[in-house]
Amino acid sequence: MENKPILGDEEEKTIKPSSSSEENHDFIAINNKEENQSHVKQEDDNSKVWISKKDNSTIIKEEKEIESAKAKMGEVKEENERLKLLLCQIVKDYQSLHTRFLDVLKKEEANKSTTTPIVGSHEENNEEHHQLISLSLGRSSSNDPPKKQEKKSSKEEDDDDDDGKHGNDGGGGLELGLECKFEPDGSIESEKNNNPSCESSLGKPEEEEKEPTEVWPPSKILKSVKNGDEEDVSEPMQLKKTRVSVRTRCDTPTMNDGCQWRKYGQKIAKGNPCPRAYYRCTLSPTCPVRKQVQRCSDDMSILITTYEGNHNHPLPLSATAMASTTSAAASMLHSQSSTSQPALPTSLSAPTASFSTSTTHLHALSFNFSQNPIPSHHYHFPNSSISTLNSHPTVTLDLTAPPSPHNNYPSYFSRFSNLPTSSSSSSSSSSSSCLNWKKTSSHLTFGRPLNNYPAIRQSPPYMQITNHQALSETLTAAATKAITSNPSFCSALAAALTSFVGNNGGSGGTASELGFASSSYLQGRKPSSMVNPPHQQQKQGSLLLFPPSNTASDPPAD
DNA sequence: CGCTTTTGACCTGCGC
DNA sequence: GCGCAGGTCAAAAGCG
Repeated sequence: MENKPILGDEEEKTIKPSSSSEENHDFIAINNKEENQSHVKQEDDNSKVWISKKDNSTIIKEEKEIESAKAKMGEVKEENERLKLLLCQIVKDYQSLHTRFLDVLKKEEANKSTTTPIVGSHEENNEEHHQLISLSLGRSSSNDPPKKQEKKSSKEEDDDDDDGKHGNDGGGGLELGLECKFEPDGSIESEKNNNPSCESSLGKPEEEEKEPTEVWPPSKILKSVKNGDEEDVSEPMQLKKTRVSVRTRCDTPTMNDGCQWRKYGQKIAKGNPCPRAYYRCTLSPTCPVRKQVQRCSDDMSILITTYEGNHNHPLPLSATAMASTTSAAASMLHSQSSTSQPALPTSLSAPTASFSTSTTHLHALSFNFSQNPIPSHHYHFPNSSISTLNSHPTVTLDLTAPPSPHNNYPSYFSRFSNLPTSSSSSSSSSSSSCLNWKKTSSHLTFGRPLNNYPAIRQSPPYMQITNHQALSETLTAAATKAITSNPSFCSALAAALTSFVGNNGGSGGTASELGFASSSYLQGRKPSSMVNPPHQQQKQGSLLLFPPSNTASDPPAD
């Protein structure tokens, strides 16, 4: 079904008549068989004699068969129509993306002429990065809707002094919005930032530059985050430190998500005999990102990693996927509170969410990126759930589930299926068990194929697939092999998916566009912890994504 | 020696 | 106000 060729008008026209004539001929042959088995291989003149001997019953049979054939032809025709429609939609979408891409290039050129790049190497590569999604992993943009009232407002006022000290961090430092934007669109979000190179390489580096003396953002920073500043902290969801919980099957104590973490605490959470470990990101001394790692009490093989905050520094390429995953997921919560407001026309930083309930259990996590004039793109993540009942709105990405038995779609993403979990925020068993990519004119869906339309598979960005409609079977096999052989690859793949999402459809997207050239972006202090110590690497599971150029060609299973 | 991990104490938020 | 639980701090220990 998926591999059915999409026929164009001309092809259809040329094929139909021939096929119909062939079928009629076949019917005669069939009748010949029924009439006289010994004359199957007779010449035409002989067959005329057979036809003349036909009785009424055979004629009726023949007519019925013709009718059935016509019906089949009609079905095929309908299928062709649908395929054509799908193709048209894809082409249409491609054209719109291409148009936007050209606009982005123009803007990029304009920005280059007006700004002085600092990180030259990266800026030089920008031309190749058609749509570089900058993960502004720091705070919300000034485009955020006006700040909303919050329960902690009184507390925030008490911390006004801290705002002065940590004003930068207070600017929504822990806001988890996916501030993906087209880098060349500096006018969108980087107007305040005169350093487009930094803007592109990391979320909001100016924040670091503003407060270079600040070391760890202790609780004060969190307070200041809650305080928020007049621009950024505008939503209670953000103020409450949006979290993204990723459930993966991992036998190792922690999964290697590419970042460097330092453990700063451990607690035995109630109801779970497994201790909960608290980690901080050590890639930057000011990075507010923290994560909690805990084993699922029901299934010790499931590792629940909860991310909180956004990186305010460049990320290694291997870490961008997970970072974008969490950001993208959190952006849903971000957008949840702003569903009543239209997406900002000039920015992708405020994707609109497809849910509005306080607690949402989803078969899939949906991301809807809207930007004029491009039709909105709706991203659909299976096995995700959202919970905002507790103080921390949490998006749970469940990457642990086995394939569903009733899944009729062979997919190399079957490992993304759902699984009943003990987590209150996790959805129960879901029919969503297959992760296919489907792209229509207005939707790019991560989930089961809808209807009977063939799912247009798209590759993760690091696979460097540049054609929306084509997916190399080789890569398919490689992905299948990777997933089946390496459970951790599920996480990586999910992360890459989100990177793909962050790339806004990923047309022509490559990992290099999604991530950062790790070494060239690492600035300032580089502690020895930049690289995982050997013992830690041994303990950690492999969640590293494949660098685009060097290792992307190597199947992860290898 | 520098960094990470461990771990008990402390802080904070929340519900009653 | 109190208790509980989650989260964080920081000194000590461990490790390369």
